[in-house]
Amino acid sequence: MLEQISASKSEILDAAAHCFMTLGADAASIDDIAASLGSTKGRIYHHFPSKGALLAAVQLRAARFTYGAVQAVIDERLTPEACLHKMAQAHVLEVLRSLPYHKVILQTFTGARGKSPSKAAEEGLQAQVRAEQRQYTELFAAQVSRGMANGTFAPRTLRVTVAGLMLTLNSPVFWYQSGRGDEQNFRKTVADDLAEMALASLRA
Amino acid sequence: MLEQISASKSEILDAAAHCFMTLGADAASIDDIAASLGSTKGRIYHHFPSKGALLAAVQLRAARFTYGAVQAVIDERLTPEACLHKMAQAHVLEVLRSLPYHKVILQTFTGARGKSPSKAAEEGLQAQVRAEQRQYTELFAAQVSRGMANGTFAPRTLRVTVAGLMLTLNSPVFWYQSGRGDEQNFRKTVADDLAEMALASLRA
DNA sequence: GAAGAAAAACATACTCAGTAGTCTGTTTTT
DNA sequence: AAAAACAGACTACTGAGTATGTTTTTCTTC
Repeated sequence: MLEQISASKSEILDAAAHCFMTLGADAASIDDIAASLGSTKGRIYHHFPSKGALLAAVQLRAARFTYGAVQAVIDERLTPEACLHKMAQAHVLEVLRSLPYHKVILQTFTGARGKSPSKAAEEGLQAQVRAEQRQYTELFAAQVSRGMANGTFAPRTLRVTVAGLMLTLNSPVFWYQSGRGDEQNFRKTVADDLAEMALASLRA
Repeated sequence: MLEQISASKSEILDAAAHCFMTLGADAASIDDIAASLGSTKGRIYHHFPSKGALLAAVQLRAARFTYGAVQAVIDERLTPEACLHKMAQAHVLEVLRSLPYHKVILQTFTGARGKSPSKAAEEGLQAQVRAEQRQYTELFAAQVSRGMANGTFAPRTLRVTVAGLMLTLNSPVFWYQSGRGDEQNFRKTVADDLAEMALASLRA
């Protein structure tokens, strides 16, 4: 699970995430990524067998970033409400920290799978990405479900509710731009606002 | 504003929206769209000067679909809460009706503008798309703002709040699949659930 | 309302740029 | 010395856009 990643590989992933974010996962070429590293294709293809594999690696890392950050604050002894609030804050802050990775996730999360006959290997990778993503949202679904049974949350379609919840928490991915002074404070504000909105949307 | 669109042009837009949705706006080729129409490139390039223009046309239509549906139910005499509720329902129902168009919007809404030096014409079209989209969200922002001043909504960062709101209302774009029996009822349920969630997320 | 001209609505066959992936060197580390 | 980590040149293919031909519609004019 914890596949140790070399420094060079990690650097490539960062560059790839950044290019995929700014240019789009399809439009960004391997040469673009290599150029942004001051390198050439050779370096990338030495570490990743194909562009699809590279993309999948970026997506997996995105999922694991948030998974790690959120799992660390889960405490079953808390009420579902309190627990979800901490999870929501942690999620938003982590998304803002590793923004490029999550922008890539959103791009390929629209259900638009290309048309490439994608070598079975790629198909497997994409399946793994989806599996880990679902596993992650399960963390939230569990608390929501607990809260609904509890009576603190309004009884609604679980799938619809959780989907809406995750979208709210991921909304900065669509508009957040780093580089404006006062980063730290603004991020905290955004995390608090969204966490409160998300919780409020659930309450009965 | 109301640029009359011919039947053939409209048919092309539908096919384009469908292809962009299933294959992704980048991966879908003009030939793909033509093939799905039982035609060839010639037909498409006769009506649209470029792929970018076609894409922009799809996006503009998406914005106008929802704009028309929502504007029709706005009634300033209602409380911000009641008005927003009706707007939210109308928005979701319209999104579900013209789903392919809105999937395309989301795909290109991640801020990933390609790298093409895009002839100034395309740049202008994209600007127009963004303008009409912003104009549309203004309809919602106005009511939210009214409600915050009113005291019925919690005082939060307006931009963040509205962004989260729109995302919640657009969430079906990510997971809704048509073709399961009981369409009408399910759509109504989704619209009601999301409208209530959205409103709940705003209340003080 | 028929004949013919003009324009619109396509089809077909090309060009050409960009890009994923490969193959063979060359350098650096172990 | 051997293996890992790259660079650079090359191939094969896809896909946007074009240029020209062909069909259909529309618009006249008798």
